[in-house]
Parts: sequence; C-alpha cells; structure tokens
Amino acid sequence: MPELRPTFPQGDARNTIVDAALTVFAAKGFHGAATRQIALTAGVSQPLLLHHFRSKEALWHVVGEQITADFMAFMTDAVDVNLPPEDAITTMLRAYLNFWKERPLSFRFNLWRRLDGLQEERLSRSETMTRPVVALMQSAQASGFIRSDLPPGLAAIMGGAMVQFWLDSQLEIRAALAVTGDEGLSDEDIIEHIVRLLRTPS
Amino acid sequence: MPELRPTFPQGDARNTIVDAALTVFAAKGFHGAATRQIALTAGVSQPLLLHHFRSKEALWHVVGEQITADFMAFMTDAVDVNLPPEDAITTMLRAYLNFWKERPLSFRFNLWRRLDGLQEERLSRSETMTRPVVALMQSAQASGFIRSDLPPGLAAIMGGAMVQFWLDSQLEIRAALAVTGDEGLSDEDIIEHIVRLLRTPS
DNA sequence: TCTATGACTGATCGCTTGATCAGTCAACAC
DNA sequence: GTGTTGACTGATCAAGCGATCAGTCATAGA
Repeated sequence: MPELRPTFPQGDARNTIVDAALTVFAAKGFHGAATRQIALTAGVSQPLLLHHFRSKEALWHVVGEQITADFMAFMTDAVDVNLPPEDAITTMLRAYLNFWKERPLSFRFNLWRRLDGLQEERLSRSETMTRPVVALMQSAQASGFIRSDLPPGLAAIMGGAMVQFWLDSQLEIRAALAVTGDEGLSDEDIIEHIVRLLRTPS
Repeated sequence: MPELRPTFPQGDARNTIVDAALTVFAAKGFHGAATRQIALTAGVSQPLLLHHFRSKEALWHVVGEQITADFMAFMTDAVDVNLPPEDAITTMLRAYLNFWKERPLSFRFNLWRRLDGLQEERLSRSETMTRPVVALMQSAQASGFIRSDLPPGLAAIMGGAMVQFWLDSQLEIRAALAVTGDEGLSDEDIIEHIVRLLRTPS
C-alpha cells in the first residue's frame, strides 16, 4: 500500500534539516540564508523547520553546537598525550587538519560564526579548545622538544594559526608558493614544516 | 542667510556614505546590513545612497576597493627592500600589523569579504599583496638570515598567518597565554617571536 | 472506540528589504 | 531670464523574509 506522505523514522526529519542548514549557512552565512531555502534543501516545508526549531537563530545555534561537539570528541579521541612529544604534536596537528579538511562545510560555518558570534561566546569556546593543546606544548617543552624561548601558550597558538591559515587559504598559499616554484606541498609537508619551526633547533 | 539644506562640498556626501557603509558592513556583513541603516548613519536619505551608488552591491564593492588601495599604498610606503634583511622583515611585519590595528573596521570588513567574495577575486588580490613579501623573504634567505629549510613562499605565508591570527584573535590568544601565566605580550613581542621562528637558528 | 499528542502542510500575516519615481531646489551655462 | 544638470527627498512598490495559524493525518495510550 503506497504511502501518500513519506514517514521518516523518529528524528530523521530533524537531522535532515540540520544537515541542510549546515549547507546553506556555510554558503551564505546567517543573514544570507533563508529558512525557506534550508527547508527546500531538506525536502520539507518551511513551517516544519520552525516546528522543530523555535526560530532561525535557534537552528543556527544547534548547527554550531553540533560542530563544536563533534570537534571536541574527535580531538579527544585522536590526541594521545602519552606519546613522545614529537609524535603527540604531529598527531594533534594532523588530526586538527584532517577534521576540518573532511568537513569543509563545518569549516566555513565556523568562519561565519566567528564574525557573527558574540565576543564572549567566542572566548569560552576558544578556551575549551585551546587548553589541552597548551598543556601538551608545555610538557613537550619540559622534555626539550619545543624551543624554550617560546611561551607554550604561544607555541600552541602559532601552530594552530599556521594550520588554520593553510586550511583557510590553501589556494592563495599555493599561488604564493608558485612564485618561487615551490608547488605541490602536501598536508604532511606543511605539518612537518610547522613542527620544525616550533621545535628546539638542532 | 540660513541654508535650509546643508550644502556639502562636492563629493562630501559620497565620502560620508562610504564611511558609514564601512561601519555598518564591518559590523553586520553584506546581507546583515541595510541600506537604510547606512544612510541613517551617514545622515542622508536612503534614496541618496542609491543615487550615488547603483546598488548596495556596488557600494560594498567600492568600500572594498578603497581598503585594498589604502593597504597597498601604505605597504609600498612602509617597506624598504634596501634595509638589511632583519630590519626589512621586522619593519614589514610591524607595518602590516599597525595598518590593520589602526583600522579595525577595515579589518573586519575584510574578514566578511573573504567569505562573501568570489574565489577568483580573492586569488588575484592575494597574489598582488603577497608577491613583494615573497621577494623580500627570498633575498633574506639568500643572505642567510631566514632559515634555509623553509621555502620563501612559505616563510612569507607563515609570517603573515601568525600576524593575521594575532590581529584576529587577540583576545583568545591572551586567554591561551594566561593559562601558563604568560600575559602582557605586546605587539612588539609578537613580532620578535615571529621573526625568531623564521630566522636561521644560531 | 475515543482522545490526545505530535509531525506535518498550505495559506497567510506583518514587516523589512532594495529599488524606483516624481518632484524640489540650487548651481551654472547661455 | 531660460534651460539643463545633478544632488537630494518623501512616498511607494514588489519581493522576500521569519513567523503564525488552522487544519490534516498517523500513531499510541486509555
């Protein structure tokens, strides 16, 4: 017997909407995205979207929270603080890079979020995400691996800055490298270079 | 004799509108900003805004072009390639940092622009801005100042990435530094650290 | 079987948006 | 004067927006 209306399993429509929201928000930002377009992308009616989420703003918030949660879970899983410092740092940078690389929509959403979000929210989120990295740098410095003339907080930040920039501006960077004929750098090359900059000179 | 309508010198209203547009665009991005609010900020009527600029998009474009032009002029002025490598690089980083620091609105506008803009436009703009820096790094490397295991294009990019990140996330960075008690880093300290990372280890 | 709950939609509301238009007024050329 | 140009405004338009509401239908507990 044919069903006139597709019956989703519980919570399925909701997830579909969140996915569609990520797609549209990532492309156009909060103000550029229309709830109607998100609903269309998800294949549901626009009132349904507002049935599951109190408002457009609430939906935006849910998408962001999910990304943060995914990221934290992923990093917690990937980073092993018991590895020797070089491996621990390399692994962490690689995990960071891969997480966002595999989620270009989430990455772009986060860029929008940084501009739209409140300063305060931004700060607490950043602190949560930075604290374990700082601790890692600190112990790697104690063991002599990270150069001693660099405050560990700064080492964490600068490593992150360079990976972030590579993710954000890969096309531009390749253009800059092409000027001197240094094309074809891989993700792994970049990580190697970053670690070499941060470690104690031999 | 009192003038019922304030008579601006030629082009004055236009400039006032551009200034107001920078303020509102920087705060809310393209889609978040309303032409009425820009006009209100400028103290003129909204139709006047569209009299001077064909459309909201055209105004956005003019604001962006002006920022790019200002930046290029400023950097051309500030950078002296005839200085010894260390001074040249330090001067350049300092100029870059100061330019954006003194223009927080332009800085924020540029962040929006990177998300809204077309990939293609982004690429050509970036190349114009990066090329002289790469050349500088190249000559600084030839003289032995910049570490030889770093492609000059990458040195330029990583220096830029760290300054950019410092500008973009100063609050977060200070929070990260506070974890290990390394507060109170000045702009000058950051520049010193960046140069030390890039230079040939002694 | 009756009732209640909740996912879901079409129609529509009130508002804001970018843009247009008719018209005013000052400045300037002739 | 006369005419033209261009800066400028109030009124207004059509479109798009987020949100609401009445109503349908399937499910589940009594």
